[in-house]
Amino acid sequence: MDSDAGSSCSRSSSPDIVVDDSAGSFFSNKMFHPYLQDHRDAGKSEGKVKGSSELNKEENQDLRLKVNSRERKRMHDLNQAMDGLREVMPYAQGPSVRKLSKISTLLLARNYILMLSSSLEEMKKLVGDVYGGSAAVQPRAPAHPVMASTTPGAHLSLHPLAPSLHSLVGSTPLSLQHHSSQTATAAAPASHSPSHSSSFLSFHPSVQGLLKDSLHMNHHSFRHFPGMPCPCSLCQPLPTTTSTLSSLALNK
DNA sequence: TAGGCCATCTGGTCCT
DNA sequence: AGGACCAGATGGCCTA
Repeated sequence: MDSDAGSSCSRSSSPDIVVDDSAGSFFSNKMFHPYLQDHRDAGKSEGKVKGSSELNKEENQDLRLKVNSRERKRMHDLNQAMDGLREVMPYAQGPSVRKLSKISTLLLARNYILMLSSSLEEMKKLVGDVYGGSAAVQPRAPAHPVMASTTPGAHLSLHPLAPSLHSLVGSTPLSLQHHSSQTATAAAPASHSPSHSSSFLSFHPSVQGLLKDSLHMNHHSFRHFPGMPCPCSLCQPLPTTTSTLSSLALNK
């Protein structure tokens, strides 16, 4: 029912409401106690006068309940979509990990999309360079470090945006984690222009502050420290083929 | 205990 | 008219 109910979130802030238009199920919830109290009080103040106004009141109450129910359903659908988005985002998901807030999910998704788009563009360029030049055709490499992480054992170089995105995310999917022998700072900057990453992370200052607060609150997640190796998937290096292609492209 | 996050209620607005 | 969408208000839960 609640979007939290089926998740691994340790917290369930939503009261267990049965979404049902029948009055009984609604009134069983504590959220309606004030509402009911108000209506009871209103009834008292009116005394025993009953008539069309009373009927209108009941009609309005039914209408209000219906509207509330619809609104609740709408918000539940919205939360389901939000959960769906969280599922595909590169952050730690597990029983011991607090789930991303809504605002964090949206901001992270935006940056994730931008990063993937950039990776795609870069791959297109590289592939174009390879097929246009004399370089030997290498096996296709995953376009993104997250995908690269699914090919353990590959010799990898770090995606330049990984640290930046990681700093926003604060964590990554457990299912994607594996260790890299390289440091986070070792391979990052070489093959990419700085303007690249800065454009991705060019949040409005207020949003940056928001990200600091909301995305770095996860104490169970990986954190980036200068010069320290990071096991997260976003820091997973790109395959050799990609870095090789990248260096080839830059040397032209 | 304060602050963050969330679910829900509610009234307003817009659209069909 | 009815439904969808939105934003403000309110109160609960959780964490630092």
